[in-house]
Amino acid sequence: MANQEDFFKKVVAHAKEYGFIFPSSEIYDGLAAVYDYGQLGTELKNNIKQYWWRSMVQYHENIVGIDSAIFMHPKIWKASGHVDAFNDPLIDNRDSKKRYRADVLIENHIAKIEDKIEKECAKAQKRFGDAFDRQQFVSTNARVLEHQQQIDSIRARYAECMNDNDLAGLKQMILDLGIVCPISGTRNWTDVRQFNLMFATKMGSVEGENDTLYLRPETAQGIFVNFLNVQKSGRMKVPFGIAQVGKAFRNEIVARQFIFRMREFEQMEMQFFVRPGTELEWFRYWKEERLKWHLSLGIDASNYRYHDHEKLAHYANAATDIEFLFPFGFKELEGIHSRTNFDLSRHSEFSGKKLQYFDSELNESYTPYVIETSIGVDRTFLAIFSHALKEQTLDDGSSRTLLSLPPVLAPYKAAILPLVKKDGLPEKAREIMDLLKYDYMLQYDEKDAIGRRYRRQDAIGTPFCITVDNDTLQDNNVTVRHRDTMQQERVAIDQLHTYLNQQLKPLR
RNA sequence: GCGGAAAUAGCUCAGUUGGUAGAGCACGACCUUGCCAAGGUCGGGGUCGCGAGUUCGAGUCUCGUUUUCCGCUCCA
Repeated sequence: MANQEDFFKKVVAHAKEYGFIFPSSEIYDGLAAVYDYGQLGTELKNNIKQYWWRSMVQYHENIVGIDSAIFMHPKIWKASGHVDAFNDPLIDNRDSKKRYRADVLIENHIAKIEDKIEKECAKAQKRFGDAFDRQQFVSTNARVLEHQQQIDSIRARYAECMNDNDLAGLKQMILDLGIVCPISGTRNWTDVRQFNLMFATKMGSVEGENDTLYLRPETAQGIFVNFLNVQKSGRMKVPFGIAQVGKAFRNEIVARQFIFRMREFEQMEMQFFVRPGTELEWFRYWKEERLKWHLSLGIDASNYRYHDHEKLAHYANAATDIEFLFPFGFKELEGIHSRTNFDLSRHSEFSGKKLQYFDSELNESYTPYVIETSIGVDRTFLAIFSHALKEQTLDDGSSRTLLSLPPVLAPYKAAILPLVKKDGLPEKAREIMDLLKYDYMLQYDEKDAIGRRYRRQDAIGTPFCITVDNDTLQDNNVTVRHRDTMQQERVAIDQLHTYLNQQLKPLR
């Protein structure tokens, strides 16, 4: 474990040292859990987004992309359920200064009562031995029934409080139940407060004449509210999808683990609209399809796994995560959710607009069901980056730092290197730069020994080094050196385009 | 939010019982030269995270604070 921690620190250090990711506002001591993408990080991040966009929008005739605004009508978040669901009731204990979720405290209290029931059962079993019938015992024993009744009434009261958004009632409940702080053991509680996970801001500059807006906590709603616009203007036929890449914001209580959990992050989402009743079929389809996309990047399958949700969110009837083996363990990378027709129906209800699709094959109108695929850009970046970073020991005992990024995603596709800084080699190298730079991100480097320059490119993940030597001036061939194998081969300058295109072909 | 650890040059670190900062690498210029890092010469760069306190004097001791990492908590 210590090794993994060390390795994760190396990942963070490497990202900073080579210009991939910097702490935000660093010269002002930084801003907690906010990061900026540097010159190389931006290239890698853009390439990830482009790779996803192509696989979704370009390769599927029935998927189109949009770019909706971050600001949206406040009612959208009521309709989506975020205003309610993103509000956790929190309560602090004044003595221990510990903060708890009120619902968790109540659940723990219920668990204690359930323990009591278990104890009664255990006692009875001891007494009756094989003759013990649990079902019978639980439904007749006076003490157990009393406990069960207690639990039911707590649950009912809790549901009522949450329904009415009655925070004072919730606090009273905690007091009445005699719940004590597990740390201090006291009942010195503060009032219950809502902690809203959505960032709020104001639109309009005149005080009193402005509305509270939320920064979107997910990009999905921008797709749902544009469902009809896209369907009609694009003449889309179910099943079809709408894709979007963009920033989302969540005011997490604790944001941590580098760029894994940030308050400002970027999502790549696709909502796929299908006929009611076919949604689970499509759910399975996208579940497999999305894993294939990840595997197409060439990272070993053992680094991925599915995690099916047992507890489903309010809008879903099936959900799974694709988890990745990060340096700190398997964690969610992408979610695939069957969102039913929840979102479209709710928006229809709240907006008063009919959000339906007329299916001419079935000759009927319906509210489409939705399969969502939602993947974090930053998490994908971290997965690919941390997996690519390796410290290699070579045959001769020396070592090198290697960033074996998938070539399609690498910030620079090739480095152009004159073997020496004389004899007209730099000039020849510049010619090759000009020949290729409109098609590929390239880096030119003539400083230091050639071996050192190769190592520099290894550390930033450049898949190819194109070296110009004295022979090049005679035969117009260059040496192409491969990052991962360190193998070299001669390639004619006029064949470089074809050669690179072949090597950089997006994996399918 | 609570607890633990850390913070000195771009990076990795040293800094002796408190006496006003050093190394290697990196970086820049020039020379030499070349197919897998670490040739030569010269040079730039740090108010030791920040703020107080103790002291004649603080990188070093004390307190506070910020940021990062780890654990708990949180993560519709």
